[in-house]
Amino acid sequence: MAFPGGFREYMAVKRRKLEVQGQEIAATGSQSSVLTGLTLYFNGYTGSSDLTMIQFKELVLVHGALVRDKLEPDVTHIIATQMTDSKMRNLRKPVVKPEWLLDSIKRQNLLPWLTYRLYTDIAPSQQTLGSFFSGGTSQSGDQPSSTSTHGGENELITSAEGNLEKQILGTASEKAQVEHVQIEEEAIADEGEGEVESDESESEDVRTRQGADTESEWVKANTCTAPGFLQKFFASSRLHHLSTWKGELRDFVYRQGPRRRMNATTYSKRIIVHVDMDCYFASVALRDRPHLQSSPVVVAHSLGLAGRSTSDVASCNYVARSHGLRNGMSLGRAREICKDLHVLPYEFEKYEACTKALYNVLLRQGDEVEAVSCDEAYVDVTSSIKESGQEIQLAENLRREIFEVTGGCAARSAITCIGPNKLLARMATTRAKPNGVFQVKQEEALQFMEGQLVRDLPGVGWVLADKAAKRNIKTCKELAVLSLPRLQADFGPKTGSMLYNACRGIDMRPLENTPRQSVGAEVNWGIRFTTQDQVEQFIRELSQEINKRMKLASVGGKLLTVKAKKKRYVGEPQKVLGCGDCDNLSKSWNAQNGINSWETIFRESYRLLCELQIEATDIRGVGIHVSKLCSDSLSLPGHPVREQSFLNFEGAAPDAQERNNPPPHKMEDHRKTLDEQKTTLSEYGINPEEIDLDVLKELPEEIQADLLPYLKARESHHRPFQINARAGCSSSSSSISKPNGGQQFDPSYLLPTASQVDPEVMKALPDEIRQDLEKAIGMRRGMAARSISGMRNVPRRGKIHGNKVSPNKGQVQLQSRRQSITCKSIPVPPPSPSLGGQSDFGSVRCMLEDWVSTRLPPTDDDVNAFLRYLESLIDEMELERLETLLKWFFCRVGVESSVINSKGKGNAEWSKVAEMLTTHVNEMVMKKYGCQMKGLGGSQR
DNA sequence: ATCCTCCCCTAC
DNA sequence: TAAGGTAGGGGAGGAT
Ligand SMILES: Nc1ccn([C@H]2C[C@H](O)[C@@H](COP(=O)(O)OP(=O)(O)OP(=O)(O)O)O2)c(=O)n1
Ligand SMILES: [Mg+2]
Ligand SMILES: [Mg+2]
Repeated sequence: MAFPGGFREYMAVKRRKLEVQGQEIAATGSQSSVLTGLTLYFNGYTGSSDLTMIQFKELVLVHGALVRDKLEPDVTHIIATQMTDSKMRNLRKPVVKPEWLLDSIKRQNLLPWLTYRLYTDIAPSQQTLGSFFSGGTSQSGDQPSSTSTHGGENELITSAEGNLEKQILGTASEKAQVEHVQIEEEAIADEGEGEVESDESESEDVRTRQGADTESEWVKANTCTAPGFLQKFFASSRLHHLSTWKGELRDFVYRQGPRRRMNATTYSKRIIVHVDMDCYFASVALRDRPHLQSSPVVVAHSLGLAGRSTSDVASCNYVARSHGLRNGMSLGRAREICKDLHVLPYEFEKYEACTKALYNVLLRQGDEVEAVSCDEAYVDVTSSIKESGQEIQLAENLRREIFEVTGGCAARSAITCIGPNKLLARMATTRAKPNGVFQVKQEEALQFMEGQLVRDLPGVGWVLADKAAKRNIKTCKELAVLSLPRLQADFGPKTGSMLYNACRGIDMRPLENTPRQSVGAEVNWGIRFTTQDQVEQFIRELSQEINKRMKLASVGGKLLTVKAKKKRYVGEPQKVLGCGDCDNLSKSWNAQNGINSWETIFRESYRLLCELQIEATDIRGVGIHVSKLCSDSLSLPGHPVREQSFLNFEGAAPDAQERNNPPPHKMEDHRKTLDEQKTTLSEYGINPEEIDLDVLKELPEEIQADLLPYLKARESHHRPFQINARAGCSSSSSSISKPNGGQQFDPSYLLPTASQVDPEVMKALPDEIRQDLEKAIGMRRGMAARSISGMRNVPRRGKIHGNKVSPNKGQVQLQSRRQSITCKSIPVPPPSPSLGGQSDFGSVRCMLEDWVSTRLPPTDDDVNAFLRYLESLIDEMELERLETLLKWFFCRVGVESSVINSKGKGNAEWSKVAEMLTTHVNEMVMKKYGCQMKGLGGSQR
């Protein structure tokens, strides 16, 4: 088989498309979702005078059901008015009268199909719902499958009818949606029975799959060496989707610019709303499967019925959470905890549509928006609140509007929290869930924070929480006892400052709205190489992927970084095809001339990876990142970095134009990195640290627009939660110049000087905090920072508390991180450009000098090598060297020609070479840069 | 001091 | 069986 599983994949995609179409039809016209989750096949239904077959199909479609033209594996029910016994037995699906659907639609309530069975006398002893439910097959007369570990579910037969109905339909819809798993189960059931004849529904899917159903075959088809792996992986990866969406949202919000011209607002007057959808993926799933609302539900790949599944739970609803389930948990564990769990498939298109709707509301309502994720954002609503007391009302309106635009159900889960800063709004979220609003006012902040766990602070994960716990600190109250210098000594200046402020409810960070600074792609699943060639090929594909993403974002870059994971265990990790416990290595390369082709990315990435010296068989993850970004040279000069989002939002903000057409004096910057662009401020004779806002206001509009990004960058850079100078921007002393009269800001002490603090803010702070602050400000210079830990993180010792990558029990610790000297090494390709293994330009010239000096006719191989070298010079934009070399070559050949001329031979050969080189170089330069080399055309012909 | 490289951590 | 991606803040230690 040329492409194992290829047909299956093709069919799955095709079916999914059909399904989407069906749902779109259902979404138009008068409709309901009462039949959602059903996938129907009409067979033996003859229609009637008042309702033709076609009309009937349309009817059920607009009420949420899916209709198949063939008895495909995902069909949940067959609709028929007549059918022979034997046929019905072979169909192996519930056969139900059309009245079931009509009545259900009429009552707007999905009735139990059991009472509408076509014949009630068929194999009555086996016609049990229990077997239907737990057997992993849709056949009515089935025995519970041996794969079912949940025999207890048969008890459902005795449940109340309504509940039972929900369970059944839930199961049906699981099967309907997770196509390949559905097929898998049918295959298992077939083996167990060894009986039933195939009809058309036993499609090629099953046969194809069965043919490839050895364990190694599956693994082979799903590791990185399989054709199409990257595409398939990214298309299926929830985390990839999450990251991609976030990037697009950020970019979109950035392009919108501030929604409203704000009156300068002071910190203490801000009203920040944090909006976060309740169990997002699960909510969207439940919106279209209302009958499952009160059942425990998770979204995951795979049904996890076979064994202890290592598939991740992306999102679980609150019913499931009450059983102890959590996002990110393995499905196997989830199923152990919660026996009657409903597993629903990912529906990325739906999440995307929902997100779009959500953000349209937020962007319309907010003064400013910071995109956090596809289901979450900070919204500054300060200007919407005219007087205090309106906050809750505003939040409820926001919630209602989100509810409406997201199609009802997903929005039922909007959580809105109000606080004077991001931290408090974010912390309040937990109190607002599920489905509510919660407000924390400034004066309540300290008390509110006191009761919080350090672990629950945003920015505190397992590692930090553990570090704090080692000092016997678990709550914010306990954390607040430690002095700022103490925290900074223990956790570093920024982190210490963040902790100091966060546990007091202080967070001065503005809403972030900046363009991206790096582009990357990585894969840490399914990575199993056997040969170095496979590694090379994979890097080639990943490089093309990076190139694609850079083009999409219209950026170039100058720093290339390769990341790799090297396994630290023997055998296989717990997570199927996962990376397991690894050493993480990285190496980067500075491209002076920018990175401008996927070949460059590939060549250098591969070289870097080789330099990391990991055996192909030990690699468990690979990533490529490009940073030090600059605007794409292909895009308009001065064009801001932007992405071609495929999220289409409503009309652009009024000032979007302004951002996309920067004033002409910035045009020449387009090749500079974002960082370097800072230096261009000197064009205005302004030190970026010393922009006075009052002065700024007086500047011409376009210059203001230009300065804005620098201000933003300055505001948000390196200021974790701490009070910063921005607080004073609207007050009379509105200069944001550096403290200490232009002296260097001491980065070890992130507390502001007294003069930096907005007096208004100081006043607004609770007494304790204010005193604490004043004290800290007063003594900031005298503090000697002594570290408790005092040492650098020892690389990879002991367990890291990530949820993701956990070490395997009983795995043997291998050798240390970097390759030991004695080990056999991975061959490292020479850096490009190189000739005969030499990459140093001087060496290359010497070599060429020798070559030309031989006076022998040049061999094809040598000429080709030389040409390839010139080509790589072009690729790397080493145009000066290219010119130097060519000029030298012509000069040299000319000399040799005259010398050799007298001997008769050689001249023609070298001249031909020179001519050929000229042609090719010109061609390549033209192709890459769209113009000819200066002074090259003239030297020939 | 500040920059650079190679990490680690966090969040969704 | 299953899809553990990514951007960005930040720290340690060496080079400058
Ligand atoms: N480990 C995780 C965490 C989240 N997500 C996805 C699924 C979530 O639905 C979505 C949003 O993440 P949230 O942290 O907001 O979680 P939920 O929205 O699911 O739940 P909550 O109600 O706590 O916000 O991101 C994921 O795939 N894996
Ligand atoms: Mg959420
Ligand atoms: Mg969220």
